[in-house]
Amino acid sequence: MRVEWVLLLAFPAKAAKLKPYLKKSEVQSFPPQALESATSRGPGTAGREDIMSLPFEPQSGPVSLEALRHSVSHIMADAVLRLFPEGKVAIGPPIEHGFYYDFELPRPLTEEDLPQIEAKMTELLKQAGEFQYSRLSRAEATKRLQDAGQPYKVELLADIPEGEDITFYDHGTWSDLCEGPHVESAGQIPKDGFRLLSVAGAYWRGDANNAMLQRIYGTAWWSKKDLKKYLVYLEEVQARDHRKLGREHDLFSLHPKFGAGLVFWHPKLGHVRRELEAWWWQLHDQAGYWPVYTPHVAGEPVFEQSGHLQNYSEMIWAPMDVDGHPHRVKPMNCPGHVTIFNSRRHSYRDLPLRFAELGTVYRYEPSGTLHGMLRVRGFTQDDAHIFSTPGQLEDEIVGVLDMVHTILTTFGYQYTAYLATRPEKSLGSDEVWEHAMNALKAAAARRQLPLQDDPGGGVFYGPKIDFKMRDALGREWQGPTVQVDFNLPDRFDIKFNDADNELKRPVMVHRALFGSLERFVGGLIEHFAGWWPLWLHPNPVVVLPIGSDQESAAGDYRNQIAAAGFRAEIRTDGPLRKRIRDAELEKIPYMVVLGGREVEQGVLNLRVHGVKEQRSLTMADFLAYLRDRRDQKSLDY
RNA sequence: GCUGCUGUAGCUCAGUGGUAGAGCACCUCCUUGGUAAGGAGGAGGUCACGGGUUCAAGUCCCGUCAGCAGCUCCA
Repeated sequence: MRVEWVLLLAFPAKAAKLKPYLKKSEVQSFPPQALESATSRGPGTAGREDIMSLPFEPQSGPVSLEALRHSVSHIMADAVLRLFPEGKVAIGPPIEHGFYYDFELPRPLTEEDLPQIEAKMTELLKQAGEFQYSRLSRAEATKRLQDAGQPYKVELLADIPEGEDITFYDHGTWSDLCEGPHVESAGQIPKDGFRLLSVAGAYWRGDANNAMLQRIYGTAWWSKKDLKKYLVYLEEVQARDHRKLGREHDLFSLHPKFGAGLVFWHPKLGHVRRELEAWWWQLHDQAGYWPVYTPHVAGEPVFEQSGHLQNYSEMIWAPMDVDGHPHRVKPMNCPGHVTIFNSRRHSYRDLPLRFAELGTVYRYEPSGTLHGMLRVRGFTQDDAHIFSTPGQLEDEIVGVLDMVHTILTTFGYQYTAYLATRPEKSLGSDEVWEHAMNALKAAAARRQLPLQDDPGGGVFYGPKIDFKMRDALGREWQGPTVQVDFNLPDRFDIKFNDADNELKRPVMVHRALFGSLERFVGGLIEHFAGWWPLWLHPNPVVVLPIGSDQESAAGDYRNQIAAAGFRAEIRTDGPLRKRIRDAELEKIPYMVVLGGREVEQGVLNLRVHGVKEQRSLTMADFLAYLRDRRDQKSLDY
């Protein structure tokens, strides 16, 4: 296992120099022994170090950044109403990294309007003066807002409960019903620290039945430098957009002729997926899951029995007629798994039974929500269902937590777990909820996994733990989930014969680790941005013979690399400089250069992606190095 | 689904009512190059689709589809 690393370690890949995004103090403590490796490796993929430190929220101003952003949103509203005096204002809060304000305006805004609004804001900043706070009686406030012709504000005011303070914040000639807090004076707002970013529609009060207002998003910081840093961060986010990378690196495509929201996995991403799936099955074999395969289509009665048709009919693809009976493409794998369970009588000795399937499902997502690979209409869930006795539940959940940890840390994701408790509308007795909640909590405690609260966030059929993961850019993604289900066991009347010869109801657990392969891999594209770890990399090695004299030797080298299980491609198109450049742009980790010298000495010249210096080494050392990196699932090259 | 914007070559984009363009990619030839772009030539388009206005539509209008920014939704 120990190889001659010394030479190789002299040129760590670019990614290895990067600091992990999260500070140690912010990092999960679960399980402690795994923490060190997960954080010290970092996501292994980054671009620039300053970007990796985002999102940053410097608190260097006289008041909080939130107050600054809130104040800038007022200035913006003031500016917009000066340009559109008949406009109506709704709400304008600070949000993460910025703010927005909602308006009803006589004409639709476009992004071309933003510079003009910004110019007006700059002008207003000079005259705005103090931010004055005042408390008004309800009658005074109502009159003020009615006189101003601001019906949305009047509505907001009416919703403030009796007894609570009604406050206004004024600057210059602007007066706004608002809780604050704000900056003390406009002079505290840096005139080159804000930027308007986009316009979009937004429903009044977030309700799709209400009027659609126009929302302007902006960002604000205490200095031009911070603003710049944030804008660079936004550029990096754009550059990593999986749709853009998907085109540039030939990873996937979508085709309206086949249908919106249906993903085509191209060869390179197909390789990534196959490697992921192979590993996934390996983990599931180790954890005692059985593979199952269930039909993609089922007669409607199946989904009536499961309840999906009644509760989610608008999300299920339209029925197709088969021999006069309506059938549906499956939106879920669980009915199939339950059907397998129910196909024979089970003893308590059979339990727990763990069924796993990479099950492709179709859901009719609204057209406006489709988004590359991240929100689609056909996707493959890495689905599993565990049928256990109530007493086994806790152990089973611990098993899932371990798999979650293995998977997320392997990719360098930080994660947070949320315990979603009973919602108002829900099924099941207090006792079963209590039992399931306790099992979830106890399992988390056994793994020292801190649980954040998500009160009422459970599904109607049972409580769950959801995982949010943080990627290389510090963005949060919806991650794995483990859910206890009290509904399907009843609906399908599943039973096992217990030791006392009584028929009892098993507990059913749904869990997904990737969630959907499409979404997870789409996220990986953005997380790794082309820097796939070696074990997943579709093009890990290119062999570059310098001249045609080395071409036959190149074939030889390539075959040795391929025999070791790594894809390797020989490229002879054009001068070496061009081929090096192409390989660098494609983020190919290892460039094996062969000239007369190398062939003569039986060595190869290795250039690692992002590292200008090269080294000579033997094929045996190179392959040992590759195998080690692959087997460790290293995030660095 | 809703509001707004967009749809021109494989990609990125120019083209403001009068004969469809550029760069990259691709193909052919030349070049055999020692670590981030060697040179020349060529091919490639039903200007998303359907309808309308006009002597004339990539360009103006309407509709459909798809994409984009959000909103709502996501068992």
